[in-house]
Amino acid sequence: MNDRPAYELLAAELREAILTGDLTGRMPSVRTLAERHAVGTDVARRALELLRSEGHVITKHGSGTYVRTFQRIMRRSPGRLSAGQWGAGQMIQDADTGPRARQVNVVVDETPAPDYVAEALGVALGEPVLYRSRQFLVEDRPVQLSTSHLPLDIAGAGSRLFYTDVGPGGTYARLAELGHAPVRFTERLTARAPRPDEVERLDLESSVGAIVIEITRCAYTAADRCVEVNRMVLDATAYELEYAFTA
Amino acid sequence: MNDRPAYELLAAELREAILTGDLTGRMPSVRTLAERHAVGTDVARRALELLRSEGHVITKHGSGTYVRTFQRIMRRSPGRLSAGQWGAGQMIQDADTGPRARQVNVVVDETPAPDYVAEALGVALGEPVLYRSRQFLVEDRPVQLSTSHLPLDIAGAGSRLFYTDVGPGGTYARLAELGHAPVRFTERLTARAPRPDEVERLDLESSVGAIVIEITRCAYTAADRCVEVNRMVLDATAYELEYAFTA
DNA sequence: AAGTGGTCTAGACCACTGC
DNA sequence: CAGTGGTCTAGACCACTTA
Repeated sequence: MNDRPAYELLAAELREAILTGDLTGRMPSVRTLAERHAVGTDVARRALELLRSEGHVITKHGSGTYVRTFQRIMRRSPGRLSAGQWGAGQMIQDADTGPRARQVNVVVDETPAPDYVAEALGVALGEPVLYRSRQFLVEDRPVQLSTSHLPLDIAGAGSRLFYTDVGPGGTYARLAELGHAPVRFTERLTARAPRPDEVERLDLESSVGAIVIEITRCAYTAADRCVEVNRMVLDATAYELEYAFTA
Repeated sequence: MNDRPAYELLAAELREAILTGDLTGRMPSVRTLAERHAVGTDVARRALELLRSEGHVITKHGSGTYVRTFQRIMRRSPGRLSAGQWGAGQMIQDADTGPRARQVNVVVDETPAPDYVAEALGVALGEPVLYRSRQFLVEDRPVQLSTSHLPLDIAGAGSRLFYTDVGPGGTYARLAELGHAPVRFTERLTARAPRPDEVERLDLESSVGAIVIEITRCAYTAADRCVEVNRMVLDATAYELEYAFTA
């Protein structure tokens, strides 16, 4: 009753070898696997592709496919967003990723609000809002894209929130100083295939078989106003998310 | 500079047509698309596969590929697990999915604790524990697998928790009656490609391009004991998850 | 029976890496 | 320059649905 496709069987065999530790470092090449298992090269490639979307291997174009030394980033909520974190002047991202992390390609600008931002912030579609975009690297690998929007009546042109470096404690510490401290958050998330621009910016080697987690977070003040909406796109193989809450 | 692969370009074109509403109902067949866009059938198929993993279309083997009308299920936390929910005798799943949902293939048994269960419940690896497994259908489509483990000293053989139908309010209402009401929860989640058995049980039509969200939830009592660990596997295209919390 | 999506081949070509 | 992964073809065959 082995009617499962050949690439799945091959993937299962390789997965087993990886999990038992028999396979480490560089995997056999696509062509080697194809010959050894008497299948076409595409079948061998699909088997590796499957293992990649499971997070077991990573591929480097032109170099090879490597067993992943599996250390997912644990992203904890609400711990990472507790007032103690940003109140103490920590970068919020520190709680996610530790000191291995870096922020790059920070872009700050004014843009017309896209639909989901307009809805969340309660402004008109296309009304100008503050736009902050950045990438997070861990061990020089891009693992997260973050695009944040804030209303201009709070984060005006003179504000520190317009600086590339927003200062100690991050965005939320600045919002608190301006009298708009966030007190509660909602995060909505989906998992999906990446779009082409995300493939490039997350260095994902093709969209087929890749998976991202999209998180849209809204930060609300005590007056129940949404003062920031942040959309994050995470390389799903790099993360594990934890949420803690009470009944 | 259109050096992006052909299947991505084709997918982009189709995606656009879907989002503007120009394409509804059944998509052109793989062979039609291949001929019309002067590409091989496999390229056309991969384009559709990409749209599928983005959640834009669903494929029915032998029938066709269809633009998805499926409203994503909003899974809210902690709202869905508040004491008000199960205390009032609601099924917990109701908060997720509404009355469209059904539970099928309920299996209750005693099994040796697997590694993650043993760790969470604080029992020895392989020690017998209560095992409850089920599938959730929404509009006759399987969207979630759920496998729950409980310690036998709480959920013993005589307990209502051993029944297939656990009664009004579900597992947590029974635990409360036994003096082990859960007061807090943690959920850990990852997104990944499905394993072969999950492909079959979630009716996913092949593992390539499919995405599942795996959630492992632990329920803790006031005495800080973990009394249930529940591992859920969700069809990622069917769900949107929301978590709300305070700073 | 005709049409559909899924698998698979045997090879070609390209882009990239690393010696 | 040899080896690698990624794309692509032109078709074959299979499993499945629909009528």
